[in-house]
Amino acid sequence: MMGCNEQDILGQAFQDAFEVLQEHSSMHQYMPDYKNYLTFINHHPHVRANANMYDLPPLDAPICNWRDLTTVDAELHLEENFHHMLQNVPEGQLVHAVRTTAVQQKEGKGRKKLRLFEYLHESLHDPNMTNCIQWVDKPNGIFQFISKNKEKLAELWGKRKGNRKLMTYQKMARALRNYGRTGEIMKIRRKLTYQFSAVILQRLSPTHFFGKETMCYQCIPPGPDYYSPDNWNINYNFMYNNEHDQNLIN
DNA sequence: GGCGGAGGGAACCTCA
DNA sequence: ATGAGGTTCCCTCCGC
Repeated sequence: MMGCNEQDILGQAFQDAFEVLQEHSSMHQYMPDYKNYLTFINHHPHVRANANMYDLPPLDAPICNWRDLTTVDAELHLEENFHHMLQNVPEGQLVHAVRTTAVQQKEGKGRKKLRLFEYLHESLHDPNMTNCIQWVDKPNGIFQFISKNKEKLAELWGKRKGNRKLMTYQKMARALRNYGRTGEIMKIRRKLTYQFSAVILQRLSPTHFFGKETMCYQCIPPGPDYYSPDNWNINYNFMYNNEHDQNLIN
Protein backbone atom coordinates (compact mmCIF):
# COMPACT_ATOMS: atom_id res chain seq x y z
CA MET A 1 0.00 0.00 0.00
CA MET A 2 1.06 3.55 -0.55
CA GLY A 3 1.88 5.76 2.38
CA CYS A 4 -0.73 8.24 3.55
CA ASN A 5 1.16 11.24 2.20
CA GLU A 6 1.43 9.67 -1.20
CA GLN A 7 -2.28 9.06 -1.23
CA ASP A 8 -3.08 12.57 -0.14
CA ILE A 9 -0.76 14.27 -2.58
CA LEU A 10 -1.45 12.05 -5.54
CA GLY A 11 -5.11 12.09 -4.70
CA GLN A 12 -5.22 15.87 -4.76
CA ALA A 13 -3.27 15.99 -7.99
CA PHE A 14 -5.71 13.52 -9.46
CA GLN A 15 -8.66 15.43 -8.25
CA ASP A 16 -7.43 18.65 -9.79
CA ALA A 17 -6.57 16.92 -13.02
CA PHE A 18 -9.96 15.30 -13.00
CA GLU A 19 -11.70 18.60 -12.57
CA VAL A 20 -10.04 19.62 -15.79
CA LEU A 21 -11.18 16.39 -17.36
CA GLN A 22 -14.71 17.02 -16.23
CA GLU A 23 -14.66 20.33 -18.00
CA HIS A 24 -13.81 18.40 -21.10
CA SER A 25 -17.17 16.88 -21.98
CA SER A 26 -15.67 14.10 -24.10
CA MET A 27 -14.02 12.71 -21.00
CA HIS A 28 -17.18 12.11 -19.09
CA GLN A 29 -17.93 8.85 -20.80
CA TYR A 30 -14.71 7.38 -19.52
CA MET A 31 -14.82 8.36 -15.90
CA PRO A 32 -18.18 9.85 -15.04
CA ASP A 33 -17.83 9.58 -11.30
CA TYR A 34 -14.14 9.81 -10.56
CA LYS A 35 -14.15 11.58 -7.26
CA ASN A 36 -11.31 9.83 -5.63
CA TYR A 37 -8.25 8.35 -7.23
CA LEU A 38 -8.28 5.60 -4.63
CA THR A 39 -11.25 4.12 -6.40
CA PHE A 40 -9.10 3.93 -9.46
CA ILE A 41 -6.16 2.53 -7.61
CA ASN A 42 -8.26 -0.04 -5.84
CA HIS A 43 -9.63 -1.28 -9.12
CA HIS A 44 -6.21 -1.45 -10.75
CA PRO A 45 -3.96 -3.33 -8.36
CA HIS A 46 -1.43 -3.89 -11.17
CA VAL A 47 -0.62 -0.20 -11.05
CA ARG A 48 0.43 -0.49 -7.46
CA ALA A 49 2.12 -3.80 -8.04
CA ASN A 50 4.55 -2.25 -10.50
CA ALA A 51 5.90 0.41 -8.20
CA ASN A 52 9.40 -1.02 -7.97
CA MET A 53 9.70 -1.25 -11.73
CA TYR A 54 9.87 2.53 -12.00
CA ASP A 55 12.34 3.11 -9.25
CA LEU A 56 9.73 4.53 -6.97
CA PRO A 57 10.59 5.56 -3.45
CA PRO A 58 9.90 3.07 -0.69
CA LEU A 59 6.21 2.68 -0.25
CA ASP A 60 6.28 3.87 3.29
CA ALA A 61 8.34 6.93 2.40
CA PRO A 62 6.48 10.22 2.08
CA ILE A 63 6.54 12.11 -1.18
CA CYS A 64 8.60 15.17 -0.49
CA ASN A 65 8.80 16.99 -3.74
CA TRP A 66 7.20 17.30 -7.06
CA ARG A 67 9.70 15.17 -8.83
CA ASP A 68 8.70 12.30 -6.64
CA LEU A 69 5.11 13.13 -7.30
CA THR A 70 5.65 12.96 -11.03
CA THR A 71 7.41 9.67 -10.61
CA VAL A 72 4.35 8.24 -8.92
CA ASP A 73 2.15 9.80 -11.56
CA ALA A 74 4.14 7.95 -14.15
CA GLU A 75 2.44 4.74 -13.12
CA LEU A 76 -0.81 5.99 -14.45
CA HIS A 77 0.05 5.48 -18.05
CA LEU A 78 -0.54 1.81 -17.45
CA GLU A 79 -4.18 2.65 -17.54
CA GLU A 80 -4.74 3.08 -21.27
CA ASN A 81 -8.10 4.79 -21.06
CA PHE A 82 -6.80 7.31 -18.65
CA HIS A 83 -3.83 7.95 -20.83
CA HIS A 84 -5.99 8.56 -23.87
CA MET A 85 -8.22 10.88 -21.94
CA LEU A 86 -5.31 13.00 -20.86
CA GLN A 87 -3.98 13.27 -24.35
CA ASN A 88 -7.22 14.98 -25.30
CA VAL A 89 -6.95 17.61 -22.63
CA PRO A 90 -5.46 20.95 -23.65
CA GLU A 91 -1.88 20.90 -22.49
CA GLY A 92 -2.04 24.17 -20.62
CA GLN A 93 -4.98 23.11 -18.54
CA LEU A 94 -3.48 19.80 -17.61
CA VAL A 95 -0.15 21.29 -16.76
CA HIS A 96 -1.80 23.90 -14.66
CA ALA A 97 -4.04 21.52 -12.76
CA VAL A 98 -1.41 18.97 -11.90
CA ARG A 99 1.35 21.45 -11.36
CA THR A 100 -0.71 23.75 -9.20
CA THR A 101 -1.32 20.86 -6.86
CA ALA A 102 2.31 19.89 -6.91
CA VAL A 103 3.34 23.45 -6.24
CA GLN A 104 0.88 23.84 -3.45
CA GLN A 105 2.10 20.64 -1.92
CA LYS A 106 5.70 21.47 -2.18
CA GLU A 107 5.32 25.02 -0.99
CA GLY A 108 3.79 23.70 2.18
CA LYS A 109 5.75 22.53 5.14
CA GLY A 110 8.28 19.92 4.25
CA ARG A 111 8.03 20.54 0.51
CA LYS A 112 10.64 21.80 -1.88
CA LYS A 113 10.15 25.38 -2.91
CA LEU A 114 9.05 26.40 -6.33
CA ARG A 115 12.01 26.83 -8.61
CA LEU A 116 12.43 29.68 -11.02
CA PHE A 117 12.38 27.52 -14.12
CA GLU A 118 9.17 25.89 -12.91
CA TYR A 119 7.63 29.31 -12.40
CA LEU A 120 8.71 30.46 -15.83
CA HIS A 121 7.33 27.34 -17.44
CA GLU A 122 4.11 27.82 -15.55
CA SER A 123 3.92 31.43 -16.72
CA LEU A 124 4.46 30.33 -20.30
CA HIS A 125 1.28 28.28 -20.00
CA ASP A 126 -0.66 31.05 -18.32
CA PRO A 127 -2.72 33.04 -20.84
CA ASN A 128 -2.61 36.02 -18.48
CA MET A 129 1.16 36.16 -18.73
CA THR A 130 1.54 36.30 -22.49
CA ASN A 131 2.26 40.01 -22.23
CA CYS A 132 5.25 39.18 -20.02
CA ILE A 133 6.71 35.99 -21.42
CA GLN A 134 6.13 34.01 -24.59
CA TRP A 135 7.31 30.94 -26.41
CA VAL A 136 9.57 31.59 -29.36
CA ASP A 137 10.06 27.95 -30.26
CA LYS A 138 7.97 25.83 -27.95
CA PRO A 139 9.12 22.37 -29.13
CA ASN A 140 12.70 23.39 -28.43
CA GLY A 141 11.88 25.16 -25.18
CA ILE A 142 12.93 28.59 -26.37
CA PHE A 143 11.14 31.47 -24.74
CA GLN A 144 11.45 35.22 -24.55
CA PHE A 145 10.61 37.88 -22.02
CA ILE A 146 8.58 40.80 -23.27
CA SER A 147 10.72 43.87 -22.75
CA LYS A 148 7.84 46.08 -21.71
CA ASN A 149 6.54 43.76 -18.98
CA LYS A 150 9.54 41.69 -17.94
CA GLU A 151 9.76 43.63 -14.68
CA LYS A 152 6.18 42.70 -13.89
CA LEU A 153 6.98 39.02 -14.30
CA ALA A 154 10.02 39.41 -12.08
CA GLU A 155 7.95 41.25 -9.52
CA LEU A 156 5.38 38.45 -9.45
CA TRP A 157 8.16 35.92 -9.06
CA GLY A 158 9.55 37.83 -6.13
CA LYS A 159 6.13 38.03 -4.50
CA ARG A 160 5.54 34.34 -5.10
CA LYS A 161 8.78 33.59 -3.33
CA GLY A 162 7.99 36.03 -0.58
CA ASN A 163 11.19 37.98 -1.03
CA ARG A 164 11.88 40.88 1.28
CA LYS A 165 12.83 43.21 -1.51
CA LEU A 166 11.31 43.86 -4.89
CA MET A 167 12.47 41.38 -7.49
CA THR A 168 13.72 42.94 -10.70
CA TYR A 169 14.43 41.49 -14.10
CA GLN A 170 18.10 42.12 -13.53
CA LYS A 171 18.12 39.99 -10.40
CA MET A 172 15.98 37.33 -11.97
CA ALA A 173 18.30 37.26 -14.97
CA ARG A 174 21.18 36.72 -12.56
CA ALA A 175 19.44 33.60 -11.33
CA LEU A 176 18.87 32.55 -14.93
CA ARG A 177 22.56 32.94 -15.64
CA ASN A 178 23.24 30.58 -12.78
CA TYR A 179 21.07 28.05 -14.56
CA GLY A 180 23.53 28.30 -17.42
CA ARG A 181 26.16 26.64 -15.23
CA THR A 182 23.92 23.69 -14.45
CA GLY A 183 22.58 23.56 -17.98
CA GLU A 184 18.97 23.83 -16.88
CA ILE A 185 18.36 26.99 -18.86
CA MET A 186 20.71 28.49 -21.41
CA LYS A 187 20.90 32.02 -22.71
CA ILE A 188 20.19 32.38 -26.37
CA ARG A 189 22.15 34.93 -28.32
CA ARG A 190 19.08 37.02 -28.77
CA LYS A 191 17.57 39.73 -26.64
CA LEU A 192 15.71 38.48 -23.55
CA THR A 193 15.65 34.96 -24.95
CA TYR A 194 16.44 31.74 -23.10
CA GLN A 195 16.08 28.03 -23.69
CA PHE A 196 15.05 25.24 -21.34
CA SER A 197 17.29 22.21 -21.50
CA ALA A 198 15.77 19.07 -23.00
CA VAL A 199 15.78 17.45 -19.58
CA ILE A 200 13.94 20.30 -17.91
CA LEU A 201 11.54 20.56 -20.81
CA GLN A 202 10.73 16.88 -20.56
CA ARG A 203 10.37 17.06 -16.83
CA LEU A 204 7.94 19.95 -17.07
CA SER A 205 5.93 18.61 -19.98
CA PRO A 206 2.57 16.94 -19.32
CA THR A 207 3.72 13.78 -21.07
CA HIS A 208 6.22 13.40 -18.31
CA PHE A 209 3.30 12.89 -15.97
CA PHE A 210 1.30 10.48 -18.01
CA GLY A 211 2.88 9.64 -21.32
CA LYS A 212 4.93 6.79 -22.62
CA GLU A 213 7.90 9.09 -22.76
CA THR A 214 7.68 9.11 -19.03
CA MET A 215 8.38 5.41 -18.98
CA CYS A 216 11.52 5.80 -21.03
CA TYR A 217 12.70 8.67 -18.92
CA GLN A 218 12.06 6.90 -15.68
CA CYS A 219 13.67 3.67 -16.78
CA ILE A 220 16.64 5.13 -18.63
CA PRO A 221 17.82 8.29 -16.90
CA PRO A 222 19.83 10.61 -19.12
CA GLY A 223 23.57 10.13 -18.97
CA PRO A 224 26.01 12.86 -18.04
CA ASP A 225 26.57 13.76 -21.68
CA TYR A 226 22.94 14.86 -21.77
CA TYR A 227 24.18 18.11 -20.29
CA SER A 228 27.33 18.26 -22.33
CA PRO A 229 28.30 21.43 -24.17
CA ASP A 230 28.24 19.45 -27.39
CA ASN A 231 24.60 18.75 -26.87
CA TRP A 232 23.96 22.39 -26.27
CA ASN A 233 25.85 23.32 -29.37
CA ILE A 234 23.62 21.06 -31.39
CA ASN A 235 20.54 22.63 -29.87
CA TYR A 236 21.95 26.06 -30.19
CA ASN A 237 22.97 25.65 -33.79
CA PHE A 238 19.56 24.28 -34.61
CA MET A 239 17.90 27.21 -32.94
CA TYR A 240 20.30 29.74 -34.31
CA ASN A 241 19.89 28.53 -37.84
CA ASN A 242 16.13 28.59 -37.40
CA GLU A 243 16.34 32.07 -36.04
CA HIS A 244 18.51 33.10 -38.93
CA ASP A 245 15.99 31.65 -41.35
CA GLN A 246 13.22 33.39 -39.48
CA ASN A 247 15.00 36.71 -39.76
CA LEU A 248 15.45 36.19 -43.45
CA ILE A 249 11.75 35.53 -43.75
CA ASN A 250 10.91 38.61 -41.72
C1' DG B 1 27.48 59.54 -23.95
C1' DG B 2 23.17 57.26 -22.43
C1' DC B 3 20.64 53.26 -22.11
C1' DG B 4 19.16 48.54 -21.96
C1' DG B 5 20.71 44.07 -21.77
C1' DA B 6 24.16 40.66 -20.61
C1' DG B 7 27.80 38.45 -17.78
C1' DG B 8 29.76 37.37 -13.54
C1' DG B 9 32.05 37.77 -8.68
C1' DA B 10 30.96 37.73 -4.05
C1' DA B 11 28.42 37.91 0.09
C1' DC B 12 24.26 36.80 1.96
C1' DC B 13 19.77 34.43 2.99
C1' DT B 14 16.36 30.69 3.51
C1' DC B 15 15.21 26.17 3.90
C1' DA B 16 15.44 21.10 3.76
C1' DA C 1 26.26 22.21 10.18
C1' DT C 2 25.80 21.84 5.41
C1' DG C 3 24.43 22.35 0.66
C1' DA C 4 21.08 23.84 -2.73
C1' DG C 5 18.96 27.41 -4.77
C1' DG C 6 18.46 31.43 -5.12
C1' DT C 7 18.87 36.88 -3.77
C1' DT C 8 21.19 41.17 -3.58
C1' DC C 9 24.68 44.29 -4.80
C1' DC C 10 27.90 45.91 -7.73
C1' DC C 11 30.87 46.32 -11.54
C1' DT C 12 32.12 45.78 -16.39
C1' DC C 13 31.22 45.08 -21.21
C1' DC C 14 28.66 45.53 -25.50
C1' DG C 15 25.61 47.11 -29.10
C1' DC C 16 22.34 50.40 -30.57
